[in-house]
Amino acid sequence: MQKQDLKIYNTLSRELEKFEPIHEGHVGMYVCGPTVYNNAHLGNCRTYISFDVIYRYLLHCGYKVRYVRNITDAGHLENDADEGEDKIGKKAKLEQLEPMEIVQRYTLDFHHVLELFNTIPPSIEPTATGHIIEQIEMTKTILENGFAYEKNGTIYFDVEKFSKQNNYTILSGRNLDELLNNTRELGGQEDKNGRLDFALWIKAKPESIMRWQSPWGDGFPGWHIECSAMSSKYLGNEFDIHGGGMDLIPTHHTNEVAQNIACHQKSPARFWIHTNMLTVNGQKMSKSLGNSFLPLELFSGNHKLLDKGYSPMTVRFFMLQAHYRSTLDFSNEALQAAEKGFVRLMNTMKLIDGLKTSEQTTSNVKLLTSNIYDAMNSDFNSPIVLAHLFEGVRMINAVHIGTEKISIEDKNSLSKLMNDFVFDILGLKEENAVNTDKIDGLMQMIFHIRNNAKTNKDFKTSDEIRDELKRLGFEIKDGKEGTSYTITN
RNA sequence: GGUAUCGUGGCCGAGUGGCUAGGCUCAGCUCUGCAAAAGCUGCUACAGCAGUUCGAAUCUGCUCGAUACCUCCA
Repeated sequence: MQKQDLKIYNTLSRELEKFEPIHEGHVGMYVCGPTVYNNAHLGNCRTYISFDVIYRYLLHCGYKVRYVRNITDAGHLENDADEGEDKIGKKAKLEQLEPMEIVQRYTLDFHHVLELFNTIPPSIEPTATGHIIEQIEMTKTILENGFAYEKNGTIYFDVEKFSKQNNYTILSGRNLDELLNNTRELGGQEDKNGRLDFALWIKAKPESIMRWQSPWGDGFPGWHIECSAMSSKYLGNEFDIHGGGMDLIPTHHTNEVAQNIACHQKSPARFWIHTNMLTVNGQKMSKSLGNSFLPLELFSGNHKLLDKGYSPMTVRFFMLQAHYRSTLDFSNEALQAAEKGFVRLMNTMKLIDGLKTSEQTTSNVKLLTSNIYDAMNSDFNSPIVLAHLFEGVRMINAVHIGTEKISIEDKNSLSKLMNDFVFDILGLKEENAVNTDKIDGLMQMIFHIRNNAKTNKDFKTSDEIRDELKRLGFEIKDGKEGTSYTITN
């Protein structure tokens, strides 16, 4: 395995760093999950797909990985003034539902969508409401350590005090003074001592239904404390990887680091990995801009910006064609290109087992293998991995039509390489895999009839069969070795 | 306004100081009854200006443009 060569871009250092786990053979990874007050949109999915590939690769490298991804089901406010309404509570009121009904609905949706994208579920998926005690305990410790203060039943983190002894902006690289002196008007922060202070615990308004008892009265936890509490509970005070979307860096992750240091005197994670945004016409996909896509709209094509639907694996492939730290622009054209590329890759994968082997080999499988591992070890560079996988595609097709040769050893290693990367690591899968022995037998029978027609030069009949099958979703190819078919959408 | 990041061929997207990434599209060819698939060939780009260098898309500076964050967002 190549794990000793893995390099990861660390937001902390802004450089590629050699990855070595704290505990030999084990990796602890925490990824910020969704706030379940709405359907996950495609931009959200990109992040989880990126981390899915990272998770899969770490597993492939032989690490025992504990992958923790939370569900935020309380505490995430409408704005960061710590006076806003809890997102879930608000949605619950709007829809006249219990908060936990909202949580349940969108948690199920989230799981469903990620399953369609063929992501592997995390090892632990803790919820904020399931860890109220831990969050209260952590808040207490931060208070005891002198980095927080109480105002009318709300506990605020004292950023100014913290930053005297620590680098508060270590993740964002921002200039603290500039942040403090930022004159932008922000409402609703009368209770805070400093404009950067944020709430660890928030006093519940009388009408609020999201409330728990605490030493400071009824309230609910702040958004940032949950991740600190849950990551340290399940991964320890210091673990290997912490990830999330780039937009979490300046606030959520910055505050998380501060909380952990204020509580445990330790920065939580060695490596911070951040994924970039999905854009539409160059703009970040977000609900507020009204340019977001729901996965199901994309699959069905039921969206005003789409010509047609695209399958989950097409979308996954499309996303893997960009590096996780680059923005990726979303368009019909790009998706169509991805669809064709994906189908080509899948069709070629089916040829591997049947390749004829020879004494000699003209295929440099060793070079291909090291190229692919090098790309993956270089900060999980999936676009380069794909580029090399297509070199494998070319190789397989060339052997298939006989212009190149392959030895049995090379065939076996090529097969393992392609299967490992395409299916296990990139997490792609064959989508129309409904062809069973029965369908296969049926198709062979039809081919037999059609070949008879062809032999009799009755091309009208043979073309009719081909056209009709195509309409039904079976694409026919007349090769030298006989007729084959693929199932299309 | 402040702070960052980025600007690559028809489209999407990698990238190292010097040796045309890759996918899709397009044109031609091979194969085929015709298709499809596959293979081969062609299309050699790097915002602009200046500098460093034997040599820069890759380093430096400036200009222009875009985006992100500073306010909920993966």
